[in-house]
Amino acid sequence: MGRPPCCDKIGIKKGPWTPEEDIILVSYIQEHGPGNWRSVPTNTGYISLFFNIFSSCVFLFILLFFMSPDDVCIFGISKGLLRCSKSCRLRWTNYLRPGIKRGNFTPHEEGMIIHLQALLGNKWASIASYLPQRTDNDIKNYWNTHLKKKLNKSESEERSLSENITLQTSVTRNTINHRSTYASSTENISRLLEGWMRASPKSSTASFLEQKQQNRTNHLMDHHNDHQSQEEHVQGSWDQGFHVHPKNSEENVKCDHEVQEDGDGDGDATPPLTFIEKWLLEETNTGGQMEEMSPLMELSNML
DNA sequence: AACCAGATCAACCGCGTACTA
DNA sequence: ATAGTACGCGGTTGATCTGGT
Repeated sequence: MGRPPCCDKIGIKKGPWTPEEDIILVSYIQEHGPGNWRSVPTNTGYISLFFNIFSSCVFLFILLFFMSPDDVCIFGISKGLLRCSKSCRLRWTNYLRPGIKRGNFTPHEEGMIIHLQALLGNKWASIASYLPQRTDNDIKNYWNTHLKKKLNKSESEERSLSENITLQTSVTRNTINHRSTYASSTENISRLLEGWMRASPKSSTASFLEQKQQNRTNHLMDHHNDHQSQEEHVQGSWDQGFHVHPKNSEENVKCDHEVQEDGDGDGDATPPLTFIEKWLLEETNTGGQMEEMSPLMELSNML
């Protein structure tokens, strides 16, 4: 019953990874793809054997040239990675995965982290999904070592401002909680932030959101005469630019109505913008520089 | 040069959830 | 249905680096 153990706890190596272990892991993933981490420690035995032969010809020269003797242990391994699957996954996602950008967070990235942390809390994996080049671990470390201190410092200096931010964050979190199903979809919010990621925040984001709203209106008008159910109606409109899980569509309908009641209340069938959409649209319309757009951004601007 | 304290960050740990036999 | 495991996540640790004395 159940799955077999992931790995034998005895003989598992801990601590920093060696370059050789990295190469073995990368070789395995190149062949099998990421995932199925349980099989990595056992299957890499063959890779390791291959590595021992191959490295004596090529990698030996390369590694010896670039690395210190302490880092290189070419002939020492012949039984695969003595690492648990967890450690392999972590090493891959946090260090070896292609496209990872390390160090030197830009002011833009810093601003995004501050914003998203205020919106989502310490959901580092979610925050990292908006910064594809950064790992959740990196963002978490950067927050704990840099941003938290800066924010605390600013808090003592600008207490009244922080109270406003706290209030806004609280409101934001409540709103997010109401729409947790949608907000938790990183794909959806990535699309929302698409415009913001571009070089010209105002024009691109504003046009992006305006276009989306127009699409919604057009789509709703197309469907208006079809006498579809309200659930299908909202589902269809969201499908213009967003993915909503079918099983959660009912909740989204409810939340949309809640937002609508708080909005203009004109009774139009057009679904209202979400909180984040409103926030982004408001930002793009109220000023050219996003640093000037909200109390949260003002704070990040002070840093 | 030696020591110390603070900063940094890679890696580990524990927990909750998803999955499978 | 249930037990047991894999996976993913956030919090924490500890080794290493860096700057000051």
